Amino acid sequence: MAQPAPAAHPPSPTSHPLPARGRPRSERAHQAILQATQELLLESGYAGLRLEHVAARAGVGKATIYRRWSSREELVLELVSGIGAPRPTIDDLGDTRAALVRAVLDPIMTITTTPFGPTIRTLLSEIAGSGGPGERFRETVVAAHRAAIETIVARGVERGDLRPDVDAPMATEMLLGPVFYRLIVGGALDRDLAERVVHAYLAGAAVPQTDWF
Amino acid sequence: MAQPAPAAHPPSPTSHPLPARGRPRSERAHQAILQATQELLLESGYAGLRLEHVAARAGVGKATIYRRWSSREELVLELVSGIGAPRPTIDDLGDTRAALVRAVLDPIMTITTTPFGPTIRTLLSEIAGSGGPGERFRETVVAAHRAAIETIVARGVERGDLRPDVDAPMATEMLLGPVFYRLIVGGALDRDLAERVVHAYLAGAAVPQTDWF
DNA sequence: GGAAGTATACGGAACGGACCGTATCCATGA
DNA sequence: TCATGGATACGGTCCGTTCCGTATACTTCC
Repeated sequence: MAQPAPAAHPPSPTSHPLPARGRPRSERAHQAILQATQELLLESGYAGLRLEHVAARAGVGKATIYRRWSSREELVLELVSGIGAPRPTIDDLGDTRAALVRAVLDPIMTITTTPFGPTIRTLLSEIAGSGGPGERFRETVVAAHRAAIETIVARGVERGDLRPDVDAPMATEMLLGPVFYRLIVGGALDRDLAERVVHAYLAGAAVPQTDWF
Repeated sequence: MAQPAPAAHPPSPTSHPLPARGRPRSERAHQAILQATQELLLESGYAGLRLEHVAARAGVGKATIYRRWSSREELVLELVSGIGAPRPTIDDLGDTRAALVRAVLDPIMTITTTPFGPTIRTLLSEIAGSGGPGERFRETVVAAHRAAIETIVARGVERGDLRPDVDAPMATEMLLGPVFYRLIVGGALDRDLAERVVHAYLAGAAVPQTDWF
């Protein structure tokens, strides 16, 4: 992340000609707020997160938080988007199946091994909502995963591993859908899930010869 | 001191041997509360739902609400579970594909055509949480859909439409996962989605001959 | 059978507590 | 000089509880 860009209120993030009047903002306070938010999210979840606790643990005044983020929701979503997003991971292995497993496993690992997982569960409502903050999450985290999968599928078709008539836009839904399903409904999120999802996606459930016109 | 409530839930309407001392609870008030909750959920969403508004619209005191439900969350989840759940819909059509499309379409229709679609989105965090209320939702709504799908898959195998080695327990994840995915991430929830999901699930993405060992 | 008694629920109102987001204070430092 | 720092107080909102006087059932007793 490393967002030196001052948030919300000040003019443009990358606006240069600021004379920088007055005392400059403390980067230490900024990081301390994010760190405290992350810790408290893990301990209490989003619904239980109290900005006064964040301020206390960060050794900061509440006003300092509101100078940088306009609301509790803004703060938390920026944190989560930053954690869950990137993972370029588009190294092609020459093996379509292995690449797909990795693409499914990536969000699974993010969910199960980073603070992102326990946190995102408490943020699902905000993410699913049509509000601006959820929009940003979709644009960063989700778009990255969709792009990765569509790249793999396109290469798989070129390579002759996948059917030329495969419904490419549906690949993300078919492969990541089960992950979201278990995120909500419960169930193991592990490598076994990733492998079974990819296998089911590739092999299909119908008896081979009969059903395709 | 800490135990004022006799029971969070009233004696069930068909409860037998209670002597029923005192004034019985008003069924009219009960229904009015549920009705008002439903209306206000649609207008304001879960986060914006105010119990005092519910009470006012229902023509009821707040205490009357808390006599029946222990919290706002309890009230709303009971409402949502009740509506989203049943739909027996296990009429076998003799057509595995059509049955699967119907099984996928059922939750889609519930989401898009009943008041609870917009509401479920605002309740995702509570449902995903490990708390009791979410548990009840999973036991009712989700379990019903899983049972329906597993029945269809089993019959499909018997009938010879589906591969005998199909990963049956994964069928629900593969088929309903995309619905949950779009519920969170966005995207159309319609018949076209159901048909494409089922088609992808049946046909598989891999080139037919090669990949099955 | 009818009157009195008992137990609970009713609608209404107020309250305590928690929390968000804002405002104000003085000190700090580029 | 002046915006930021940490600290604290405040207004406002809303949950969940508690109390009030009233309403409605069953039970007891005449």
